[in-house]
Amino acid sequence: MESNQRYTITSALPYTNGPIHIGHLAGAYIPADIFARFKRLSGNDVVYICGSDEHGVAISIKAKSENKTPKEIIDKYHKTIKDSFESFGISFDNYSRTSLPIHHKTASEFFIDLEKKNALEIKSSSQLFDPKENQFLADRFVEGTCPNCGYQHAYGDQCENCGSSLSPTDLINPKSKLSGEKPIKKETTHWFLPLGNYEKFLTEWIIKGKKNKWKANVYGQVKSWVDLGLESRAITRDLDWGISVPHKNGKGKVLYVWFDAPIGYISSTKEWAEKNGKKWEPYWKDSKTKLIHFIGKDNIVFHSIIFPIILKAKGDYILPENVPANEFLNLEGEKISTSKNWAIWLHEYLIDFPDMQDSLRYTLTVNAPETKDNDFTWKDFQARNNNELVAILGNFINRVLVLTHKYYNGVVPNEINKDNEDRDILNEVFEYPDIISKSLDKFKFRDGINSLINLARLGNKYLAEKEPWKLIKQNQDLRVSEIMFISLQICAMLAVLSEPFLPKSSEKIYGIMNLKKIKWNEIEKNKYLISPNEVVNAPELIFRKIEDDEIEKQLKKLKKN
RNA sequence: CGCGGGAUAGAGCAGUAGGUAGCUCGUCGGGCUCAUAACCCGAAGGUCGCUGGUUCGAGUCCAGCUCCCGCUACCA
Repeated sequence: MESNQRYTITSALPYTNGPIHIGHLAGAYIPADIFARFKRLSGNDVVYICGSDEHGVAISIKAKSENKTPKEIIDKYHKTIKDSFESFGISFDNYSRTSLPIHHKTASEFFIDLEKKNALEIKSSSQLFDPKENQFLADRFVEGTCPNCGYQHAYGDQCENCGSSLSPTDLINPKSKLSGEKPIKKETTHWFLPLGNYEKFLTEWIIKGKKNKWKANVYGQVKSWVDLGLESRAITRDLDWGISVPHKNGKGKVLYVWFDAPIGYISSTKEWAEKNGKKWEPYWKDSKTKLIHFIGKDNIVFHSIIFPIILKAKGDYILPENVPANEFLNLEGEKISTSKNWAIWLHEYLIDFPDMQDSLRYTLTVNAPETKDNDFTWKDFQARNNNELVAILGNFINRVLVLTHKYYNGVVPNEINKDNEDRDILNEVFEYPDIISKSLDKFKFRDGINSLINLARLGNKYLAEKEPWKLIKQNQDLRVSEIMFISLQICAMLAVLSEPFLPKSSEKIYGIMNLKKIKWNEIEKNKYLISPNEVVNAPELIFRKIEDDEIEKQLKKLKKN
């Protein structure tokens, strides 16, 4: 098993104009957390970084509509989001905010440096401007009549009625969605990142270098962008909320949120390093470090094309080793939608299912949208919890501990009388760290967690076949102690291997078994995880069943919207 | 419109180099009773989105088409 490798792991920065829901968790946070925990447990040097993305036009608009300042909005949601992550055991080494001075400084340095290196273009263009709101309008904030089909509510970039692509200036009777005023055209100047200059670089690095290494959805998307030719992309905006453009002509302009957000990974690493007396540079500049971005599919272009180009242009930064983007999670057959309130919000889940974070983690992992969009249903959640976590994993541990207490008062018995089948079982059990590692190294989290449950299945089957409860009546005490000894090894292995997936439950099993923490790379064949004469605590249920009425309640709550 | 991803048993997914379709849950039948009526064994259930083509043989390759999702508001 690999160890002593340095990893910089990131999850997409959540945007602080609302709380987060299960789609976020399934897409970018749970997989990254499993990966980070797994790599730490395997003896690697890991920094897992994230933070709130707190700039951009959507936040300033939300603030206006609620009559608040942007600062009030981001403070509110930053706290909600951070608390949810903590409660779900997302093990960030640092959770930062892009509104912090350290980030403003880092992002500004990037801009200044790129500007100094002549890596940016400056272009003027005329754009639609809302005179009443005193603001330039993004395409989507202009509405008008479609010149092709006459539909009256076409957006500035596309008519949803006939599907034709538009430019805001094509619209007949354009109106600002902010004020309803007729926008005027106004000249403005912006800095652009000339993506086209990097086509060769992307071809070598991704098209040739990452074939069959990156997921099909990511690779295909990058390839199509490169094949079509890349256009320069504006990295500044005329806005008042964000990082001021550090340039003498930058008055009234801020860095475009997608320029500054990914740099947030770097600022967050710096903040972490400062707090912990470490150096941040090795995590971003040492060519041996592996940088992994966990994101949802909507972010592919930014993380596999635009941000790498920013890093490349800056120079001496490493590029992502992989960008394992997930597809989307639907809810009860329909798209998750913030505006329609069709979502399961984490902070609400925690109220309805306190201390059951792992049940949700489990469902979202075993049903993760790894290759295509998947559906989350409450019934499935209940079934997974009751039939897999409770009945297979929890139950196995419970039956072993109950028997250990019944027969031996909780003292781990001696292994004396192994037969061939026992040896086979033990060998099989000790292959699991490797089996699961291989899945996780390929970002196959579903496979990984299925293997974990399979280990518990193996244990249940072993007990069912050996029937120690019969043997004890036949006074075959030596056999019984051997069987129990092996069953306890399986329980201990489950404690160790469940940590990345089900951290809270893993801790519970560790606690009940009185086990010391065991690293994956320290597991060796023929070295038992728990030894004779150690004492385990009284059994305690690790998972609880979810009753039908709890599910009905959730369904009602959803349908109410 | 264009580009990318997806479409495999009731549900969720595997199918890596083309050779008689697999896994988990659910359903049905049996066994066990240590265990949260849990566990173990067995069975039923699929014309692999549609239409053509290549091949002795295609879920797997090629062409065309349909539907869902993303790129494009909220948003992973």
